[in-house]
Amino acid sequence: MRDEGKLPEAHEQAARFTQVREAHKTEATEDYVELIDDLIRVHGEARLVDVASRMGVTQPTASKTLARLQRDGFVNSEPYRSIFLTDQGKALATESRLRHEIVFEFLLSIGVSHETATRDSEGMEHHVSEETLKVFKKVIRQNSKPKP
Amino acid sequence: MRDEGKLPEAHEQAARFTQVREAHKTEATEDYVELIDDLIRVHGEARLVDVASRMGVTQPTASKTLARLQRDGFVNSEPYRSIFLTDQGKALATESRLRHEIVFEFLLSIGVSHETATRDSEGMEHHVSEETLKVFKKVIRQNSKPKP
DNA sequence: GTATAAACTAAGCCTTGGCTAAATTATAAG
DNA sequence: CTTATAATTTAGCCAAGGCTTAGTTTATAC
Ligand SMILES: [Mn+2]
Ligand SMILES: [Mn+2]
Ligand SMILES: [Mn+2]
Ligand SMILES: [Mn+2]
Repeated sequence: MRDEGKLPEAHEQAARFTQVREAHKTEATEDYVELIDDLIRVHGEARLVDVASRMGVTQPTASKTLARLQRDGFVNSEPYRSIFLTDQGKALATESRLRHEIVFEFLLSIGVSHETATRDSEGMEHHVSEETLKVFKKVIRQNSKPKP
Repeated sequence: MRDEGKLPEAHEQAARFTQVREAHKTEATEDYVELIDDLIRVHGEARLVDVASRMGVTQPTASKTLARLQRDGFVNSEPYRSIFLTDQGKALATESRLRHEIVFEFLLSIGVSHETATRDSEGMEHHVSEETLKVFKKVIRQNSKPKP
């Protein structure tokens, strides 16, 4: 017995969990810059009160997170003023939104409801590699063409 | 201009982020019980040293996490002895493995490479709702049948 | 223009989940 | 049976990301 071979190599398995942990580290940053970018587009500015309410956290929590983002060079703001994205922040926002949209559209295209696609894509987006993203794009194309 | 309507309702958006945060809370638990179950199947027992090396963390980190899992009723173990799953832990392991396998098989079935499917599914699995899972299963079935 | 309300910051607390270094226990070798 | 090695625990540190409560600043209303 002792079906060895069922388990992957330890260091490979470890590498995968490490990669997931890495993704989680950048997750808050991606969600925040994406939201800030949206707020600026639609409202002309991003206020803490809106960031907090849309992220589903209290204002002090949003404030502290934004301090981290500022420390790491993604946003800029002066006390009691609204929040701006740095170039680095804008770049990440653009990249994140694109990836998020692809995951969302992909879920729709395979038959997931709008509501569920909206919900699931918010978490999935951070764990989809470039390779998988490419496949997603292909599937979106294929599922939208066939309408003769 | 001012394309209002572009932003979802604040409370709905907040609910989505809250849901992702909820998923992250159970993520460690799911990955640990699934791994422990695998180790018991293949090696006959689950030792801390193996859990740690396969999770990609140090032994003290694994030890502390397992103490939490024990506190929450998912595992049992006596000092310096190997780790056992409670009924609750076994149930969660089974459920988690099933979901993980579906996500993995789904990625394969749409054309993602074995290596990438292995990596991406480790993170994605925790953010896939029941509805999406159902769609995944359907796609797996459809993509495996057509071979006449 | 001043009073009230809203937005924001400050301070302090908590849990999770990482780490290292040192002590303890169990196992293996000789 | 004793000793060396391996496994595990303990203690203590840290950062992220949550929270509440209280103070400060800005904006609004009158
Ligand atoms: Mn997200
Ligand atoms: Mn995640
Ligand atoms: Mn899993
Ligand atoms: Mn996982």
